[in-house]
Amino acid sequence: MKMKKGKTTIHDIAGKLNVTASTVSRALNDNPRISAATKKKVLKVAKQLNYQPNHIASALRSGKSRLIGVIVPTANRNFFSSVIRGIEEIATTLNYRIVISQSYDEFEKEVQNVETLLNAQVDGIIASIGKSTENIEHFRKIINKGIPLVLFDRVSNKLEVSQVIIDDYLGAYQAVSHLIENGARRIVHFSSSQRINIYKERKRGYEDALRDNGIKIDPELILYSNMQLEDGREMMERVISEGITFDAVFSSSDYSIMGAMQVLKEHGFKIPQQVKLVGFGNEPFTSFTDPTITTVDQKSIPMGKITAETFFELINDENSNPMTKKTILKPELIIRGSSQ
Amino acid sequence: MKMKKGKTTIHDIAGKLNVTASTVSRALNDNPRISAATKKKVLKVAKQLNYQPNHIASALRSGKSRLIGVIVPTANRNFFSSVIRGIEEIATTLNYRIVISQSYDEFEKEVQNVETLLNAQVDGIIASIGKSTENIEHFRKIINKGIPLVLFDRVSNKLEVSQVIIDDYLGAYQAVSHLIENGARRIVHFSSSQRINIYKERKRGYEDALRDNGIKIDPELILYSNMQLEDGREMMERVISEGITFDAVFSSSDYSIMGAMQVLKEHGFKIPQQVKLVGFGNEPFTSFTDPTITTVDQKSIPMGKITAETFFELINDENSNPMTKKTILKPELIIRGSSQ
DNA sequence: ATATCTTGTGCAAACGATTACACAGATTTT
DNA sequence: AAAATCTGTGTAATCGTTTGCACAAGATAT
Repeated sequence: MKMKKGKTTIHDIAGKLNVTASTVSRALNDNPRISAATKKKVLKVAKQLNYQPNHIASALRSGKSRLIGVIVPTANRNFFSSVIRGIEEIATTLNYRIVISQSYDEFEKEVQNVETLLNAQVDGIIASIGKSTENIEHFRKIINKGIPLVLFDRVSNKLEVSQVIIDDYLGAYQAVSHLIENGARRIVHFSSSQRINIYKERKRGYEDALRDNGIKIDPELILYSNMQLEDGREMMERVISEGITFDAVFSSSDYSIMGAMQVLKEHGFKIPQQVKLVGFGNEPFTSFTDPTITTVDQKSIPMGKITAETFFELINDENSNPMTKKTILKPELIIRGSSQ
Repeated sequence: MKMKKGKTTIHDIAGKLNVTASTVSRALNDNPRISAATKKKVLKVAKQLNYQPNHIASALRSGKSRLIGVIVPTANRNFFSSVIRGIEEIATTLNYRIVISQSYDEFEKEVQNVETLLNAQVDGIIASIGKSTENIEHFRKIINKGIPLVLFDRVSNKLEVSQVIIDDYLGAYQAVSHLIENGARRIVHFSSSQRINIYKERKRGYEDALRDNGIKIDPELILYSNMQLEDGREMMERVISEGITFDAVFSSSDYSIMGAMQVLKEHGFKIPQQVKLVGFGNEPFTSFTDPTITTVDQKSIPMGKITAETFFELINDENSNPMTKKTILKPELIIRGSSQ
């Protein structure tokens, strides 16, 4: 067993077969110019020598790293990690790997992540924009380099790129309609920055559902925050202490509806009898609470898969024209205990 | 603005300064043989030309990719994503990037992930072993290649590598002692495969705490499963239907204690009055439930940081001797409503 | 004053794969 | 039967950095 210390390369294979490295390279890449017989031999010897292609060398020469950069606010949320899983499943079958980086919703981090990924020579980037991001020059830089970019969920319409989102408007509309059907009339809405597409759309859905049911929109009932659990608590406390009458809360985030529920319970409100609640996101914990929380499912796995598919369409699109494709998925209202 | 289509390379910098690429390369890498004056000039021109080093080329030549492969069962759990965050924070400051891959607790996936990461030429691997993994040859392969490997949380003592874990025994011991102090005597224990270090240690802690308090260990009270929420439900149903008397449950997982709590509530048990509960992991949802769940915090962020530090010690350890280091962190019992 | 270091830089060969171009022999077209 | 095309493979350059070796000039030691 002579086991040269280095890994086996195409040259080793070539040597064993008395052909050149180029032939081996072509054979391994299934180049049509190589005869079937040669291919078979090459493959056999490659297996025999336990040949592992050196992706780095290939990347350097060909300019393709087979790496996809994925930027998410945090991999820590069920929604994002599910999307990632969806992306990964598609990528793996196409022999691409994904590099995940988190922006933690910080603008600086996001910019730096883009920089790092570009430096790492990724073949393209898939991203969901961070909450605090207003300036989107770093994404424009990706586009200008001619590198495929696909956005999902948190997108920007200032950017002419392919994107995959759910119909946030519809999700909100259905959620609020459901509350109204169950008797709610004074529905508080938790929203966040209207610069962010998802919050803007959800609020629009909320308003239209009210309007279509002949309920006047009361600005007093709409509260803005960062949508974390603690924010939900604070907003609920505020509404209660200000003596505002309400019989339901529709939140654009499961986390803040959770905070609201805690506060409501502390104040002795009966849920759903006195106050009905609906969140957004279908985070797993919404089915662990008491009562369980009605919420809107965002179809995370399909979103991941479609995002990846859209991405690979771009990758395979030779004539690098800025073809953009927008996919809008249908959300699903998951009705649980907090609303009926 | 003549903007050659290609990116700027060290040759471009060299050209501008009438030196060679080697000098530029050395200057950029802060090689002591280069004069301070030259370094300054190089840095200046590099900035001026917006030079971005080509990591791929560097990786090919030097054999160092500055990539760390991280394998976790799922990035989707607070514990793992927090550890990842810890790792990332350290790695970023040292200009390393991390490639995350998930095993989904499937053996095949895990083996394939190792393969893929090695193929991607990562400089080292950080991993937490999947639940179904018994054969650990794929990890041995990493070691045999002389590539640094650090395990955290779910480790294997069949492997002579550096590892970072928490004191699972102590965590369990404290949890069970706490239950006993609060009056529990018949404590059910949810455990899982005893091949996995964490479950074995937690069970040992459970048993010793009972023993030290003069309570006999009743094998009937120890149940084994996969520790998901559904498993917790099933085990709790089984215990109840078999008429076994019990006044507390200590679970090695927050998910299965959640399932147990659901079932107990469905059966009308009062928590914590009739049955006290303690989980393990301090998943965020444990503070969302009603009552909130007492659990053991696993110090995920410090674990991530220490894991990364241990990793970099190995990376910087020239004389590749198989120096292994084992760090054991102290867990923390988080006392909440379900136990007192 | 000669021998020996030190300092700063250049030369050129890697690293391992890909690929434009060339070309010989076989096959088909005209 | 000459010309054109196809098939299968080889040659050699290339991707952008890194790095062992060489070497000139200045500094230090003997």
